Amino acid sequence: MKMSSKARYGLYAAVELAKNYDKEEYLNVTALSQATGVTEKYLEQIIALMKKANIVSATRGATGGYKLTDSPNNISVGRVLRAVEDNLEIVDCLHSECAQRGKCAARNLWGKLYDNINGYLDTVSLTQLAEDNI
Amino acid sequence: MKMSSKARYGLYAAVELAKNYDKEEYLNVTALSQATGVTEKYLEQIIALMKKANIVSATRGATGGYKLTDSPNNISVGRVLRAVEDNLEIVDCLHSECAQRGKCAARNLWGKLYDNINGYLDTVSLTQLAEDNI
DNA sequence: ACTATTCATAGTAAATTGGTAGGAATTACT
DNA sequence: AGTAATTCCTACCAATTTACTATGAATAGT
Repeated sequence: MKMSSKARYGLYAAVELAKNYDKEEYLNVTALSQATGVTEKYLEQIIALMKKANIVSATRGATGGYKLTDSPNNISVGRVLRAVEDNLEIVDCLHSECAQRGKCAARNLWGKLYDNINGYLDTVSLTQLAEDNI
Repeated sequence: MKMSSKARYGLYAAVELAKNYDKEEYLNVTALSQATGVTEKYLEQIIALMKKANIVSATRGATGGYKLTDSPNNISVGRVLRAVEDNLEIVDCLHSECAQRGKCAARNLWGKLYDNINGYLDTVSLTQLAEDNI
């Protein structure tokens, strides 16, 4: 039940973008790599997932880079982690087919645990993380 | 952030033992294997972890088997999962050394998430799961 | 003795993780 | 137009982890 590096790195990058949000300029992957300690090429892949989820936008070419699509106040940690970490699914059987087909004693448990985790993570914004106000 | 098969299987076995608790007899690994659909040899290893955590006790030899050490009312799902799933640690850096040494923006987040998960899982007893009362 | 069981430990194939690598597409600047 | 800086796309790969299988010793009942 470990959060993957990918998820952690994605969150770190998002926090950096949050810190940069009011400057209204794009941060490139080199800057993000230096701030987070993650290699550029790996970060590119992770940020691509956030872009797909419409959390960040990008411009290409020279002076290109990334920024958040919305104020970090309005972006929850849960949204970021779900984008990067395969929807935060804690068991496969919840949203796909389960071998036990409804007879599983723990199905409700997994569902409630999932709701609990996401419920908490959705109460924390990127701003809070960026300001260490948590 | 997936719950491992080991954790799920351990919980399923614990639920079977819970159902059997009032009979005051030992269930052997063959019976548990049939009830859960997990191979005997793998289950043995998983149950060993629960034994180590003093959740189940065993007798060896013919007519041997396993039973819970306490009423399933008093055993939480959290306790079972922590025994089987490496303490349910969601990040390595929380209880060991962190490369960023306290400067990590997300450290508090991981701590609170961990507390949240365990807080919920500790409110659910094996009895509740066994009776699908959840 | 014999049989049924737990206990301990070693091995292993497949999947996943955590990257690296190469280069095409795009944009800004001179 | 040309060049440099960037994102985007996709393939590859090594190390680790997972999910078992296998073997056999120790123990207990009949």
